[in-house]
This record gives sequence, C-alpha cells and structure tokens, in this order.
Amino acid sequence: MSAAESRRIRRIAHLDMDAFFASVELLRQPQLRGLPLVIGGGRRAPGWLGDDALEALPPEQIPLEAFRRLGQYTGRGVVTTATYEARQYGVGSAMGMMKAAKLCPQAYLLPADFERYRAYSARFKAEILRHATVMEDRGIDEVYIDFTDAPDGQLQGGLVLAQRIQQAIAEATGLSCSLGVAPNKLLAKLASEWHKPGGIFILMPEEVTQRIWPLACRKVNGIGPKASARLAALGIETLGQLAQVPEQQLIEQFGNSYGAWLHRVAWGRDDRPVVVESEPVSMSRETTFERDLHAVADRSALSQVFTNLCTRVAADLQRKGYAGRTVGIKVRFPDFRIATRAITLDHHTQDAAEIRRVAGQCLKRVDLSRRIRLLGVKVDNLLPLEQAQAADEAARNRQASDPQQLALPFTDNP
DNA sequence: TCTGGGGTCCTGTCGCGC
DNA sequence: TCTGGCGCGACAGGACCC
Repeated sequence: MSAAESRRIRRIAHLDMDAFFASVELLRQPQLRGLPLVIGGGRRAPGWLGDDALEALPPEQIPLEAFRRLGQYTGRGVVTTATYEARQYGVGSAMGMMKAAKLCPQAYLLPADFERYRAYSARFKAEILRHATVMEDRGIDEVYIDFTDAPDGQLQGGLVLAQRIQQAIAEATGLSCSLGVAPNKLLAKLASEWHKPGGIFILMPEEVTQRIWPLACRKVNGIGPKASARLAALGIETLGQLAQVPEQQLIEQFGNSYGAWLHRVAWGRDDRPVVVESEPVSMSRETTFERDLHAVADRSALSQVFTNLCTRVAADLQRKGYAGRTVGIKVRFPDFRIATRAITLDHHTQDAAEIRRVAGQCLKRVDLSRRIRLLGVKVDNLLPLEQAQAADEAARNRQASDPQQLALPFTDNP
C-alpha cells in the first residue's frame, strides 16, 4: 500500500441546494428578487395566469402588479417554501396557506412548478456525476456523494472536490448549494447545514463529538417531533446528553432497533453505504378535497376522483415499467385520523381497471359514515415489469404442477 | 394555524403451516 | 391426536423525510 493509500479515510459528502425552488423561480422571474415570496398552495394556488396577454410575455417581463398576493388565497394548501423576506414575517415550509396569508398577506404567491424543479434537479445531478460517480439521490434537491475513492476526494479532507462541484453547479445552473464532508452520511448531513447558504463544512473524525454534542437531538435525520418530545421528557435535549445515556436504557425506552440507533447516532456512528441505485417499493396518488365529501351525498364526485386516482397510479406504473402485487387505499377524515386498507393479489398488476376493482374492495372495508377529507390509492410490492411477469409465471407453474412432486428434493434445480 | 403529496421504514398483531 | 413454539407473510398504523 502506498503512503497516499494508507492515508485514505472514508469521506462522505452531503450536498443540499440552497432555497432550491425559490432560487429556480427567481432565475426565471428576477423582478421578484428581494420581495417576500411564497411557493405552494397545491393545484388551486392562483399565480398570475388568467390573462392571455400576460401569458404571452416572457416570464421576466411580467409586471409585479400582475402577480397574485398571498392575502388573496383561499384553499387548503400548505406553503412549500418561502424566501427569507417572507420568513421574516414568520412564514415557513409546511405551514397552512391561510395562516401564512394572515402573517404576510403582501407576499407574492407562486404555484409550485415541479416539472421545472425536476429539470433543474437533473441538471445539477448530472454535473455532480462528472466529478464523482458514487452518488445517492435523496430527493429533488439533495444527494450524498462518496468522496472516498473519487478523484481528489481525499485532498484537504474533501474541500478541493467540494469546491469544484459547487462551482460546476453554479456555472451550469446558476444555483448555489452547500456541502458537508464527513466520515459518514449522518455527519455529512449535519455538516452541510453549518455554513449554509453557499458554504462548505469539512468535518474530520477527531472533531466529531466536540462538534455534534452541543446540537439538539432534533437536528438528526430520523429524530422527528415525536421522538424529540419523548427525549425531552426524559431530560435529553442535546446529542451530548443522549450520548451519556447507557445504550440499554435507550433500548428499554425506545425498543431494540430505534434505541440502539439513537445510541450510535449520539456518538456519530453510521456505516450506511452511499446507495447508487434503488428500486421503488410503492407508487401512490392521493388528493385532498376542497371540501370534505360524504360517501352518499357526494357519491358520483367521489367515484370519479377514485377512478381517476387509480388511472393515474396505473399510468405511473406503466410509464416507469413496474407492476405491483398489493393494492391499497387511504382515507383521511376531517379530524385527520387515517384509515388504510390493502389487499394482496396472487399476481402483479399495472392495470387501471384491476387496480380500481381491488381498491374498491378495500374501500368497502372502511366505515364511510363520516365525511372524507382525502382519498388515496397505492400499489405496493413492486417489481420491474419483466421480473413481475416471470414471478407470476413461476407461481402459476408451481400451482399447476403436482404438489407431491414439488415436495421431492430431486425435482428442484440441479 | 388548521394542517399537500409522494415516498420509506418500522412495529405490533394475527393467522397459518410446520 | 393434541398442543406449544417458531417463523413468516399479510395487514394496519405510525413516524419520518423531502
């Protein structure tokens, strides 16, 4: 082993785009720069659309007065993201739009344009792959990158490659991002936040506990509102405090898996690999109604939405080349309680009519005397279409052949 | 304040076959 | 023949993430 190789250590980067959706919108409509801006509201969010003359203009020439204001919003959506100028008024991601409208009615409102964000997402990811090939997709605006064996990935703890990627993304897309480079994914994710926006944070193994122990447990990916509330009830607020709790005690409180994981996290341990490829497990479509619907009084409207959801799931499966064996539904009631039902078939399907039929059977098993807020349809247990067909064929053959014969060992594969 | 849509993973329970 | 224990898949619910 050469001297260089012997110094090689595991270096994992987490890259997070800065205010991704808002930045994409501002590239397109720079006249909104510096103004309070809220993106979201779902399909029903009004933008500046509705005037043909305006629609014909290039986006950057649409006058400010043509944009709708948040105060004009009526509906059930949530805020997808808000610019810093809007956040100053207390508006934030995942907040109900009606609340946001009260806090900052003068904010400009843009409907989310996921098609455009996906296009930018593909561009920045392609740029990363030119510099490092081991990249894990973690959604529309973030990725993990394994720097360990990437060219120059070890230089200055990963700083050189991080700067190179950051610059390449800026040149190719006009967008800014932040990176954290650390010994594992858990720490890289934490580190990418520390010099946001436009920053790079290099975390070396010897400084891990000193850096992470002052942090609130809630900062960790996987410790959400419920878990952090339970920890707080035990007097545990920071990772440092969490690290002082014996592992066995955490296991007793949180169960085998989660308890042991919490202990590892507190000490900055995480050996998950950077996963380059993964298959989807499920596909679903769901919709929240503008007003709560009743199974009897709104029967035809509900039936139409239900069929439409099944058709869209089937279309998604067909377009992406998957078939699934489990069909399920989800119903959300006005009090936000959720009921789910699922049926597993003896074969895979991507057929809209069959999904509709099975989902209908699921729906019959839910008490629909109350009004419904949301309806969803999901297909689980996915396989790529060819594998699904082969699996179904094999299952049919097993059924057709004599079960006695199948039990004999010499009838198995050589 | 009145809470979207698309996912993943985990846990407890139950029935079934061995 | 009956029973206990075990492993496993299906199912429902829930936490969490972007």
